[in-house]
Amino acid sequence: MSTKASLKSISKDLGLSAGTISRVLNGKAKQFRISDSTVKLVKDYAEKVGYTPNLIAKGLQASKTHTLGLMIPNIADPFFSALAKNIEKAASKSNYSIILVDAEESVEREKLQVRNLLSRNVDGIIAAPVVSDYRHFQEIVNKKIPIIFIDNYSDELDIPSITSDNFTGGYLATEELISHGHKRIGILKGVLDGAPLKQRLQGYQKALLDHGIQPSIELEAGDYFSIDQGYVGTMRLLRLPDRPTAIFATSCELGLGALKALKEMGLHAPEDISLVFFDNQPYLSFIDPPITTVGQDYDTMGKAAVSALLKLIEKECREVKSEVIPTKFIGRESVKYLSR
Amino acid sequence: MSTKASLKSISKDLGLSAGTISRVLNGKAKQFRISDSTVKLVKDYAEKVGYTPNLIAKGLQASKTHTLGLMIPNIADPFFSALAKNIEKAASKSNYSIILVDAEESVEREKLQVRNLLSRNVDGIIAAPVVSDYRHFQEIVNKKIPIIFIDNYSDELDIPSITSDNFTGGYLATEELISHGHKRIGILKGVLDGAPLKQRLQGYQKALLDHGIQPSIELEAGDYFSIDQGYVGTMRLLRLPDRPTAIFATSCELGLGALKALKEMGLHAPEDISLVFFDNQPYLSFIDPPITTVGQDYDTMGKAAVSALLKLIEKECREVKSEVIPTKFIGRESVKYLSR
DNA sequence: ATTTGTTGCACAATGCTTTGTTCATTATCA
DNA sequence: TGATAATGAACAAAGCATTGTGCAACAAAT
Repeated sequence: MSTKASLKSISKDLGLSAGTISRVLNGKAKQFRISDSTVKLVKDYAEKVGYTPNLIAKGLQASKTHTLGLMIPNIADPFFSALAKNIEKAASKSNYSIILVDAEESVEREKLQVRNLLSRNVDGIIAAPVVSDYRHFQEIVNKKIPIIFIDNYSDELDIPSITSDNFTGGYLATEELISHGHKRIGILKGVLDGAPLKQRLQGYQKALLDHGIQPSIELEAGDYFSIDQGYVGTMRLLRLPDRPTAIFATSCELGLGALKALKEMGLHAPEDISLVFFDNQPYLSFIDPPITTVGQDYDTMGKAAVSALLKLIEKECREVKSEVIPTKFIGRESVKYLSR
Repeated sequence: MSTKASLKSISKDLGLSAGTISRVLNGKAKQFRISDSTVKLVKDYAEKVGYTPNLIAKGLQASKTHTLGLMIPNIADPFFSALAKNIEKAASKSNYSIILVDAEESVEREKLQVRNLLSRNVDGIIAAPVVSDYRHFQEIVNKKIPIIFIDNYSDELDIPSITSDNFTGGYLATEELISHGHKRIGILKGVLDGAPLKQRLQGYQKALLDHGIQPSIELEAGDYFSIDQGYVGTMRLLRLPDRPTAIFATSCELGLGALKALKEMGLHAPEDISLVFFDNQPYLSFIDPPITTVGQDYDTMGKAAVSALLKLIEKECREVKSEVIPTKFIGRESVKYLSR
């Protein structure tokens, strides 16, 4: 047991060929007419020496590694770690392992990591792309490696995606504010060239228009999903001559930045200004005030991504449809009725 | 480019042997006196067909996969995802990839995942063990696979560990409360058989004793790092005849549960009760009140774990010392001076 | 002109598993 | 008894990269 048991070592110890051991251990004994006594001998011995197949060799042989690449822009972000959790869980259920790579929000690193995953012969890839440049994913498509986008998608590339219903989420968030009498509603924007923000923004604009409110560019602030941008953006909005009465933060980080700005200005939600966030991170109901938000369904997203990817890998389908996972409005206490 | 380029395919296309291609691409051309013209030919062609070495085959050959197993009890937990981030970053810097497995806080799953990692021939493992049963890690030690524990450790096993200075953290948190005049200080406990909680608890007890306060078992509540236990535990503490004036929550989840309980009881920190948390998650300064806590140094922990593991893997050292990473007191506004 | 030396690369083995094919032995039947 | 069938397993190749050894061809030296 000091050194790892292999088919070869077992075959030597038992005076049988490696092929025979392999067949026994893979339940193909009957099919190849291997005697019951041999089967028992092999199984017992394998158990005794704690044999575990060398998946590397198996992967080489089968050119199938039972490994999925998971590319995440920032695994420390609670949204992505929740996603990763559910992806790992679903993959593991089908006996796939996850190679996790973090792009650190950099397209350059993402390119490197794509190559890395390819070198490691992953059977497929789930990627939440750092936006703005998708060309390196084309290489994956060319090499016919199954790939699924999650959270984001690209119009240029023909890659199936699993995304939240960001449009409806943005719409619902804004409508909540409108229904409470708000008309001047600021929005804190995140990564500008990504689909999630674009759609949340479109939902916001559509909700305004549907209620006869003209969207105004001066009410749009921020350009990145960060606390800092939330802070800076909110500061700008608060200094507007005709200050908004409500703010829709398109991510929790932006929202935290907004809270910081409010505090510094001696303002408090929802009395002085109403807030709606996007994404339902666990602490939101413990903040003061508990934050009204739009929840994303990490579990369904993770499962859908793995399921779609495995369909492609295991050739059940040659193509797979993109899915849009519903978002859910979660009312709490950060929005007040505006008295006119 | 439709099918993946291999040394073999290149060798066939170029009429050279695979060995030659390998040597050229690994910079050993000089050493093996391969002509400059051949070198150029090979390099250009490899570039053209987008050759990436098959790390699976390489791994099989070298019995070294340049892969690290990372075992985490719950990757959706912000503490662990922050750790994972820094571990991936450090590993990636040394050209190692991470296979992420989530034990889902279950020893049974952890056992399964250990076997999984072994089958995948990882070069080493970083594990934050789900406690209470460490026997499956013995198997790793027996097989001479390098392994480092992180966050937690075991007395029984001779496995080097990277842990936070939980004792000092617990001490500092408690001392902060004592120095503000608190004498009846409740503590919300987490996973009982894990080192992190034990040491935070010991720090708490030592701080009390050092200041002439007798620890009391009735002030200890909770038995798991969860919001629920924080809530239940706080409720119990609040109903005590002689209610504590302060609570030390040994994790952020426990702290969130405490906040929920306070709110339900119509109490507010720090006026009615003072709070200190453990671990510095980003939102803590945005909660009302901003929470005084003890920060763990994820970055240093991650780097230290990878660095120690790589030393073992690359045989720079046969043994490696455990490290205790300092924790840092972070004062905010959740503790008030107790008027007597 | 023959030996020695150098140059430039090919060959083959290794690591481990899987799988198609083959072969030797024993059993069965006519 | 001799031919055929069934049995039980060995053998070898494939999948890909690495590496120690070997070999052919040509040049230089004596």
